[in-house]
Amino acid sequence: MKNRLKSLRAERGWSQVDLAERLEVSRQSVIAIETGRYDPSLPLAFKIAELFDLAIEEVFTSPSKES
Amino acid sequence: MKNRLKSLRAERGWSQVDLAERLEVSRQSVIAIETGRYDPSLPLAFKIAELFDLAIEEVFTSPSKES
DNA sequence: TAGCCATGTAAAGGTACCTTCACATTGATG
DNA sequence: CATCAATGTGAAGGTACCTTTACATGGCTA
Repeated sequence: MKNRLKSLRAERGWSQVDLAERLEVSRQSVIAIETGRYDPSLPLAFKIAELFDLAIEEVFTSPSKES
Repeated sequence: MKNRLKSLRAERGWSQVDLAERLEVSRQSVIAIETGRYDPSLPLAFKIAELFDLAIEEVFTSPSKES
């Protein structure tokens, strides 16, 4: 499942450590999500979307809509 | 994490089996989500929202916004 | 009453998510 | 060159998600 986390983070000039701290998760979780190793849980997806002031659908691409 | 799955399903007159088949998951998964035993994965949350033609935020309540 | 449908609990197995620790690579700066 | 920040991989442990199977309950109906 694709996501825009890496570019959203970059837009704000945040490091992975910065983002992990804001989300209150480990840096490994940030890496795993950014690199597509796995999807976040739904609660974490909410937290991510709220951090960037976006809808979940604006951060993550629905599996049914991936090219 | 709260959700409106049970009432959305009831509005359409679907049984848990009906819903499980439409979502292509087991009935146990439907029960677990409806009864709040656990949250769906993000891909399943997308599928649920799309089935009801709603945004994820309209089906599930953000943990940060629960009473 | 007997049978069916809908809902629910329980348990066990597999995979996904999240953690911590360790180590490697790259690029910028002293 | 030495060091530090940032990013990444790998492994191991715990919990969450999803599955299948089995069984229990309540409501409806023949």
